[in-house]
Amino acid sequence: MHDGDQGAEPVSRRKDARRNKANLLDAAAAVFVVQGVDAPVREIAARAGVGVGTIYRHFPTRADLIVAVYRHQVDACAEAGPRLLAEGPSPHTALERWIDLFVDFLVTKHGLAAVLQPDAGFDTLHAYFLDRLVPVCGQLLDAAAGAGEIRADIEPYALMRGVGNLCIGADSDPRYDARRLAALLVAGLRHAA
Amino acid sequence: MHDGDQGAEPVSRRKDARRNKANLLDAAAAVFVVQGVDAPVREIAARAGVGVGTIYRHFPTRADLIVAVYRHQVDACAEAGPRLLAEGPSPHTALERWIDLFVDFLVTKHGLAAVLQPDAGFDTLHAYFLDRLVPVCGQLLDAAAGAGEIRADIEPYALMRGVGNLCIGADSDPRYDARRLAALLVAGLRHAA
Amino acid sequence: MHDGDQGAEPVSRRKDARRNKANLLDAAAAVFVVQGVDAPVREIAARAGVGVGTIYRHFPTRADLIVAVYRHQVDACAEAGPRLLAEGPSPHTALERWIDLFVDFLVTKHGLAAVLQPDAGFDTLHAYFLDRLVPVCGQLLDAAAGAGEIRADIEPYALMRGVGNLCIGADSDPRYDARRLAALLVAGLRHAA
Amino acid sequence: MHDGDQGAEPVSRRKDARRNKANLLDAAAAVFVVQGVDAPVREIAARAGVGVGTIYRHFPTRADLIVAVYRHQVDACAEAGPRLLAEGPSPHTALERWIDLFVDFLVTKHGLAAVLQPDAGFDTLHAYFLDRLVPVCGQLLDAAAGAGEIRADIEPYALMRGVGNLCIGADSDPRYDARRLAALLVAGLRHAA
DNA sequence: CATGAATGAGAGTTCATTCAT
DNA sequence: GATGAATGAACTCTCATTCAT
Repeated sequence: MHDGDQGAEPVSRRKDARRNKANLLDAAAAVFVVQGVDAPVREIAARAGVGVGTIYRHFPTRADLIVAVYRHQVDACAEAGPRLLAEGPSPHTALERWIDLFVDFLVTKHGLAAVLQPDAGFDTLHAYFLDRLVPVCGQLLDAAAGAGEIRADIEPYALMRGVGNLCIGADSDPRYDARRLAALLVAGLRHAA
Repeated sequence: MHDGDQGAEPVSRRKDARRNKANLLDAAAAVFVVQGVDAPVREIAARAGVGVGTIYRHFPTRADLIVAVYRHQVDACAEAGPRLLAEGPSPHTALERWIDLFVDFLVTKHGLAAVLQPDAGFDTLHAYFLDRLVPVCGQLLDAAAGAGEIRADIEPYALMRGVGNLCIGADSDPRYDARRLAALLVAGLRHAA
Repeated sequence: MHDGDQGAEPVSRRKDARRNKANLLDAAAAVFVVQGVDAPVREIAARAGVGVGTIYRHFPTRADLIVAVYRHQVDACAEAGPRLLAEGPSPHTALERWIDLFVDFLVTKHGLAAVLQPDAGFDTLHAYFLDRLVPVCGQLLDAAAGAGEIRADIEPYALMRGVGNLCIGADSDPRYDARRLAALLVAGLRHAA
Repeated sequence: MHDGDQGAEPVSRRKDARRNKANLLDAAAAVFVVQGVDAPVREIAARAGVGVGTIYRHFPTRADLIVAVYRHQVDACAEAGPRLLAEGPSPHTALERWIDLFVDFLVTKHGLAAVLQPDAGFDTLHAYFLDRLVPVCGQLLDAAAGAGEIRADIEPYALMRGVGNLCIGADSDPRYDARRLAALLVAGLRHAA
């Protein structure tokens, strides 16, 4: 879960460095849960028992850190798309389930949804989400549209952002159930009877 | 708390005080349009030609100010509910139109949607929206449900927040159409075919 | 000595504010003497017994602060030019004496000379010096050239910068006498025998 | 102090070590040209393809590094003194030419002049310049004074520092010609007519 | 010997909020 | 009542220097 290195990046030769990176990711994850992804850099550094410089070395941008922390989960979500499609019973069902997964991910990460906005200063993060998930979402939408289950005029990007938005502030408010609303949104894609 | 200029507040007997308040509201509205509702207090004070202290006197909380600025529009939105219900061909249509109104309101006010969250430190604002709009929304939902057009298991509060969330960041991103997504959400309320 | 307000700026109505600005200038002057004009903002604030914000309010830029602190002395130097010209036995003598004045000013202000450079991030300061002193220097040079005492091909700006440079680090080194060197520079302007 | 690679230092017996050092000097020279002699250590290390630790090993102090980089040129300058004196036509002409050489050296090395100050934290550098050049300058001054061309009361150290100062910030400002001013300074040494 | 990860002091800057006048 | 000066916590980011590997 915690290497966080993208692609073929040379893994550090130093044991402590590697441990540190893992440390960092753990600490950041922990702090993010409590304080949200806007938590002060120092907080995370303190929690990880490292200096702030170390964080900046590994993750020049806050977005880089967030991406690293949640990367595996985003990837898992991306990979789930084709699988759900294969499992059936229908593309629309697959879409429903996949959106559920996405919502779960966002809601359990305190404040993550809020920084998914473009121009919120988290470009790397935004880009990563888009790169990974929009194609998958598009695939699911195409399949469902191709099967005649849903209307064909919705862009995956728009849907992702809509669902993302629905997840903002979804923790900590028992009267608000983001998963439910996301499901309604997906239901709304069906052709009118 | 802090009276918030809500309900039957004794209007100031002094002319200049009233003028000042109006000034303030105009200025705030103008600044909100450009900078969003998070604009620095000083900006608004400067625009109104008053000191920051004056703002704090009239509106102890930023939420109080926002409420005051948009009160008329919220009220108009609230009042539109029954009227649309009376007019429309059907309750569901009325609901669609009303949601449209609400979305328009939120989207045209830069950043307003984002501060509708509970626990965002804008409690007065949140409370006001709830007080005014949730009952109206509930009325529309009940009517539509009573007419057998939609499912009966959605709470007005949840729907309002969902729509509100969908409007976050809706300006400034041409690929994202909040009104469209809100419409899908409402469509999703219909009974499955 | 210490109002530091340029032109017809409305002097603060509040007593404490005025006192504060004076305070600030005194404190800054004191700190500048010890630490040089690059002293940390916090240092100055502490010395003045105010918060850092107060400094930023009054002097958005460090250069603004420096200008304010030394303004009277620059002005005095500027005003001395014509007077010396009127007094002196000859324009060249006036020039010598004036340069002396300038050198004294720079040398007694720890580190001031160094930030006179263009592109050192002290544009306001640089501009102020130029605006005030270059014309005066030009007047003296012209007079001396007109009297046939010196060569006519030296720009006042170049001379000012040269003298300014000569003053860098002139305090704290007993083996280096900036005044002397500046005098040599001026002597070098004379026509070769 | 720290040996600084000065004088008769035992040249490393190991080929790779020597190559490394040469590497370092090349890299530092290249970086100095672009970023000036205050360039971040990391920059130089990266350019040389070594770790920062290696730099610190070879050159404990930044001044040590600068000295090493420019040593040959300083030496060349030192050696030029006697030669120019021998070439004639007069000691004062030799002095002029030699100062020209020195100015050229300083000006073409971005930011070098500024760190020549004593107490700028570049003691090694300052010492090296003094050791090498002050005697040469003294020789030229003595010769010119002996020939009755110039006044006899100027210390070589003072002259060197003056010229050095004149060179500060001389690149990047077309209105300022350090060589010219240095020439004026030297001209000023002549006996008054 | 070389490496480069880690450190952490330190500087700048912003703005909500208070309170003397 | 109105004003706006003052406050200072809070945050980001940089880089010289050390030292484990």
